[in-house]
Amino acid sequence: MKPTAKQVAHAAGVSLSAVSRAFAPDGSLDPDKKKRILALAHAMGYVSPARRTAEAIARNTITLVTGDLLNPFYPMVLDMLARQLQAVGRQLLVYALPGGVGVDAVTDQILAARPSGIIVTSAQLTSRMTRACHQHRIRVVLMNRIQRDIRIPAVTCDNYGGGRDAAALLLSRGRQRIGFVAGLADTSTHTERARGFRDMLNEAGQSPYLQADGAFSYQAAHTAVSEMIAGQRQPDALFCCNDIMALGAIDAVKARGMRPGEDIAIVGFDDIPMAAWGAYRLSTIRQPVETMVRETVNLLLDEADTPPEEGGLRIVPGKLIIRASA
Amino acid sequence: MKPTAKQVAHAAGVSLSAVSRAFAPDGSLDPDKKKRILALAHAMGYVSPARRTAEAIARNTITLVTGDLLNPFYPMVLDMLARQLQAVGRQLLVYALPGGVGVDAVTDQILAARPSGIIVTSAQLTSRMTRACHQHRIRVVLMNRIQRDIRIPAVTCDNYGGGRDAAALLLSRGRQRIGFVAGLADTSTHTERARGFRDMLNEAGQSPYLQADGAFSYQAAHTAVSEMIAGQRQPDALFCCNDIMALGAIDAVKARGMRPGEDIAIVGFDDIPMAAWGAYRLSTIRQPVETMVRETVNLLLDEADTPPEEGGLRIVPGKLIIRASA
DNA sequence: TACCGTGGTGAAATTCTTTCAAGGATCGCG
DNA sequence: CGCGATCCTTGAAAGAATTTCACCACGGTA
Repeated sequence: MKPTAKQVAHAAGVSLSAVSRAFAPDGSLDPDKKKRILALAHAMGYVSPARRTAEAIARNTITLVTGDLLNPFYPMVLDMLARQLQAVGRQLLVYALPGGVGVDAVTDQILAARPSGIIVTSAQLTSRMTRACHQHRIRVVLMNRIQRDIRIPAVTCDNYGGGRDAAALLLSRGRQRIGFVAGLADTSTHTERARGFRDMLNEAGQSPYLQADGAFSYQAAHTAVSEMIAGQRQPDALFCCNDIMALGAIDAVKARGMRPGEDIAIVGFDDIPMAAWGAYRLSTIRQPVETMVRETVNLLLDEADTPPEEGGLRIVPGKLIIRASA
Repeated sequence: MKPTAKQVAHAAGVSLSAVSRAFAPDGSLDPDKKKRILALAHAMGYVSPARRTAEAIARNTITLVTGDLLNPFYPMVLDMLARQLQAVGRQLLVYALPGGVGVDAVTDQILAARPSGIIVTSAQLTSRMTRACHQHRIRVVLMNRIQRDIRIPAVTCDNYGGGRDAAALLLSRGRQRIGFVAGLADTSTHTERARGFRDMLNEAGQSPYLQADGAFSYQAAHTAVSEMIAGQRQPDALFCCNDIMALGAIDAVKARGMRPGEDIAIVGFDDIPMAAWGAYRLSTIRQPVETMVRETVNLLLDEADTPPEEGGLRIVPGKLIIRASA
């Protein structure tokens, strides 16, 4: 049976009032005693009624942990997510992490809100957070990310396949010196796309001609590609790990007086709105954002407790969009 | 003195249990009676304890109502806001409204969460919502928006001054046939910028040469400007009501084989990241996002209850950024 | 030493929720 | 039409948690 405050009080050898005060935010109580009571209550599985209602309220909020809202791909996701959750009456809490910050920095803040689910599109999950979420029965879904070291459901585009498609497109255009503009090495979006790209190239008897480090940002990619094409070895094509980097690459190529799509073919990944803009006309792999968000929401809200090993990983295919840049 | 459930029960002529059940989410109670009790309780100023704790929990969340996350200006705001709120331990709830939808559609959902404050960057506020918020002591701040019909604190860039600056820049470049690319007529960002632009032109003895309807979107602006410059009357400059429209205009101009900044000078408004990109080099009025967000947060969190008439309106100046397009 | 003021504490009062059992309505079935 | 069976509603009463109150111990101060 559900333990009551009285039982906790008895077990701790204090009065009922003391237990009540231990859970009140401004209860006047000896700190040591308070800590002891809280620990005991936790061990006995007692939850204060205030906490219970709090959890009931929070039950319909979903927390999104994202970084890098300046990459237009994430606003697309956020927009879609907000609409879909709104439609089913859920609330959306947003955490934007400054670049390079791990989730751990805000783990406590996030958990304090007791959301019913968490979507992580950026930052590395730590096993500490995973454990805490499991303990509180908070579902976590990785989106646009995979983490091999932790068993968590994840929804992602077929990054490996997309990498292959991109390489295949460039090969089909007869390109011989295909370079690669890298994102951040510790992300699955980077590693998978890179792997697919590399594999396809290898199968065609080629290998990446050059590599530049674009750090998933326009500026870094612009700089890196500028330096690359100012060097001795000239690539005749570039696969950029995402679209903003591809746009930076295109501008760098143009700035040097070369023509994207002719002198240097360029392929991106994501299909952000700007990829279709007249100045770029970027060929890219479109991520099916709506489908991905829907899958994520399903995983999160599914009433049935899907066993983690089964509902593990959903990979949705991307789609090659051919415009002028390759 | 604070009314108790017993008093409400007595006043309503029902038992204490009935009152308790009226507030429970799944209380079995005659709907009519429930409504009567709730109305009476409200009139007497009674709040159920569950509701009280709920309010205490929600006290540290701020709701952002935004539209159009596909205009990169809003992700900038969102990003900044998320960081600033995170830093002070507040939560950020996000509502993204589909274009054209009024707040009323989600008013109930928003109010149900009982945030301590609401920031509205899009959509028209209705007096109904304003009244409801006032009643629940939820602060509302308009950001990047002004509404003359409702007395609410607002933070906005000096849109009028920015419009003047844009016009002044184009005039100083010796332009004679200055066109205007409009946003949406029912927004203060549009009307204020347009007014400033017009006033400045008039003072120089000119008036807008042509007008196109860009609806604050890249696509619409691209189409509208394409049509405009395909017509008989050729503008030699364009002031676009925001940056994405300006980028659409630039691409339209280029597509017709003309050179932005030379054949047609173009000025935007916002200074979104893409404005600095190599393909555009857009001259624009920069909105000081960080300052605006800080002001907004201050208004929202300020402990002292600033009288609404005094703390009314904060207008922060924009800054003219000159690049290649004008 | 006497005299506050402060903060911790349990008993008891208060307040709210939940259970329980008693009607009363509705519905299916003979 | 009659007869249960079932479900919903409801107040009384029991139970749970919070808050008040009085008390006590412990400084600091005159």
